[in-house]
Amino acid sequence: MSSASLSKRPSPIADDGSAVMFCSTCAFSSACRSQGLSKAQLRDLHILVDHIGPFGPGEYLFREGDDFDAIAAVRAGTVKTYIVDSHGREQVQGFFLPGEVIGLNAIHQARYPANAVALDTVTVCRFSFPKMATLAAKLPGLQQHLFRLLSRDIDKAALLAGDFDADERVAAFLVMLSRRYAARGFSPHTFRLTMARTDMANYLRLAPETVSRLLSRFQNDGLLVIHRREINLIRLDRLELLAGAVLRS
Amino acid sequence: MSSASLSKRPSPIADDGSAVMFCSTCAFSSACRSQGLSKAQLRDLHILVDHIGPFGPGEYLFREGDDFDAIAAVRAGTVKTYIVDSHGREQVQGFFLPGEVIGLNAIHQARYPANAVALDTVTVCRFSFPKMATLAAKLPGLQQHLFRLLSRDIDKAALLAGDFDADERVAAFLVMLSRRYAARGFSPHTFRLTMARTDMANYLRLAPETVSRLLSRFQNDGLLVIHRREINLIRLDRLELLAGAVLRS
DNA sequence: GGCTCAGCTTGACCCAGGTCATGGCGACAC
DNA sequence: GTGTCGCCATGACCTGGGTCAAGCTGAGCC
Repeated sequence: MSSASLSKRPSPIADDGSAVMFCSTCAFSSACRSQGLSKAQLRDLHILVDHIGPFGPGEYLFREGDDFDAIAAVRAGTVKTYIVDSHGREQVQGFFLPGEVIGLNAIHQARYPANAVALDTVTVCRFSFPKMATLAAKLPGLQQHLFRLLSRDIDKAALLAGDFDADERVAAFLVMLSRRYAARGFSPHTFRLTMARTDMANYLRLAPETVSRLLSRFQNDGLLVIHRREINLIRLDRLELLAGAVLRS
Repeated sequence: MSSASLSKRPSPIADDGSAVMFCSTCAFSSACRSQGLSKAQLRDLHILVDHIGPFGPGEYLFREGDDFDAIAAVRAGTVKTYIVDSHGREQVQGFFLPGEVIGLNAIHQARYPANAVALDTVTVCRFSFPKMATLAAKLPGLQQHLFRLLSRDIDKAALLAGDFDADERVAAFLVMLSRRYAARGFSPHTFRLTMARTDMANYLRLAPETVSRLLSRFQNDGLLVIHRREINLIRLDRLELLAGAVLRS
């Protein structure tokens, strides 16, 4: 289960990079596929993309302060990003599921501003950012795609910042997980929480005890069934109602 | 004091756009100036930029849901952006001072996701985003600049989301304002708060009373002197200490 | 099987900060 | 001047959720 970190390119790309183009979970590959690329452009793309991993649970993709030169799309597993503030408190910034892109907030300082750690078995597509930017100049669709990804993350980050109570936060978290899984073809009702309660609570800026209590209450109210990390959202409609203010605020 | 909104282009650009290139507060103009542009590129730039305003206090630059086709750099004044959540609660997302760029989070849905209102007399540089993107494909430096601006806003949004207490939040707000003014050549110690206490409190996810109480306490402790909206930060060092966890978390 | 340990749940208590209510102050109109 | 009105400050009280402490539960291991 050993592997290299994102920030140090481990191995040259395989001569035959064809598989890269058909990785179903790579946001960029699919974006590029739809562009009708020339042979030369395909070659460019092969050079900038690289499948790496697997990372085992607890292994780091990169650490705060590492030199940035690549973003990564998760292919399988869940990645948690977090920072440690000056008082030593950990603050979870996000969970990245298959198809989601890590490292976009590293561009402006050319360093990763957070730690990224695998929560389960994780594989990712690594994209050299400088090469990507060069290619984006040739492919307007790719440039647009990148702008959109970045722009969306600004909004996503603002969600957490809202002034919401614990009920709204937990409900919104579950609904968003559900939607993200659904978007990738998984069941929106039944899935496995890949993170510990403490991580979930930290991400939501709540105490773990509060999250536990709310999950119990939601279960008592018939909104969901949860056993350890297996969850079944019975009344997604009512959860969405609870989460309403967060989801479309 | 009447003017057009950002989302509806009010007037064709002046034939002689030379002033545009030397607007000292336009982040993009200065970024482009440093590129050593060709005559043709200069012409492109003239077409995509437009100075608009002034907007009087309370006038809207754009509203939530308006079609997006331009970002804007503030030249003078302060712009507040906010959303209204499904329960009718207002949530302030940010204050934009001269030199700062509004609208980057509108790209991904092609609509402004928030309202933008002038707090005092505001003028802005309007940049057509489609034209900007086209130009960015020709100017690697501009593309890079845009990526960096977007990336920085992701981090900025994450700041507010942290799990900080009221002291840390208020101190961090003052220190960040101070730094932003200093970066534009104003005094880091003495400036005018252009927003009401309620807006400041809403932005910080605190009650206005809490902000009032903390400003009073900071004054009693000799950290600052405040009278209505005029503020003088006496002990910036101690405020930075208080704000430490927020600022470099 | 039984031991251990990490992660989770549940209860009792407490406090930071929200809410409500009252009063002050400065700007502007007349 | 006096009246009015928005904004701000301050005190008294209340509550959501944090903290502390005590079990519980199930996975892994011998």
